[in-house]
Amino acid sequence: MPDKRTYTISDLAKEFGITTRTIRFYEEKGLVTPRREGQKRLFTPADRVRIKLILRGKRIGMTLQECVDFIDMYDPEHNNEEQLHSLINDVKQRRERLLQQKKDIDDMLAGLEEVQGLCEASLARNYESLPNEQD
Amino acid sequence: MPDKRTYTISDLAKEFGITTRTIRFYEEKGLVTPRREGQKRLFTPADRVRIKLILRGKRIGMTLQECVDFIDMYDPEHNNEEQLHSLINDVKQRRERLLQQKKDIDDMLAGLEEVQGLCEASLARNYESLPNEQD
DNA sequence: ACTTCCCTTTACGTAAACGTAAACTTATGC
DNA sequence: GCATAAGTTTACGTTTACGTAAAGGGAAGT
Repeated sequence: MPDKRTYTISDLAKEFGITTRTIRFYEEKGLVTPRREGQKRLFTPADRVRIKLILRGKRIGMTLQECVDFIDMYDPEHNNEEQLHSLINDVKQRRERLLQQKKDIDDMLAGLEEVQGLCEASLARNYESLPNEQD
Repeated sequence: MPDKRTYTISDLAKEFGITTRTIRFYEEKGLVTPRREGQKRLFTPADRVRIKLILRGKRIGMTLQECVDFIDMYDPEHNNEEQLHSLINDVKQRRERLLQQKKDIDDMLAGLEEVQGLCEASLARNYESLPNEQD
């Protein structure tokens, strides 16, 4: 039997550290499609995963639309050959961007190492030139 | 002698594929500080580097303010011990975020591999089931 | 002198991604 | 029975990061 577990809006808000407003906004945009029990939204595990993926995308600077596009790559809306080639092309482009971003991050990490080294050296010099109990 | 080369606004705009409006906006925000020759802006190599760093930051989703904060880590406005410790702390937090982003990217890259594999398999199946000249 | 660029400032417009407030319903605890 | 908590809709507000005219200055080519 399929996973029938459901989540309320505040369940998900708490879990992901976002506001209910944010989740409603995502629904407005069609990013999630909870069903209703009366008025109240009932989210499925699939919705939960989509939110997770959206937040992951956002962490590396993707817009919501880009997040959706990315997620949609997984869904098999690609029946014919035309669409498959188009999808493969999208995948390639996306990968290029991700690799560039990874390079950017590595560069920045290297920069941070350097800064930290300078800081520690500077601190060490301070201690050196200051009197301490051993003097 | 120091590098006296200068750049016009459109030099930099062209080089980085951004508009002059963007560069003026960055000046407005204090991200670059070109001197003037009459009315015209003259950018130094240092300005050029700052723009480069800003664009790098933006590629991984940093806000302009975060870009500035990041760049400022390199500048020695940190004289006393207090500031040095604070800076080291900032460096640590920033590194954590970068590592998380790197992980996100790796996950997404893995996802793309998967999608591409499925696409190619699907295409192969299509060719298999279609008649060709060899038949 | 006239056009053509490239540069300038001022200023209103815009898309994205929510925040925030108001006004209301529904279930739960005491 | 009434408050409290969690849910709802509607709608205007906000920040960021520029876009997009409007209106003009200054040098260079013909």
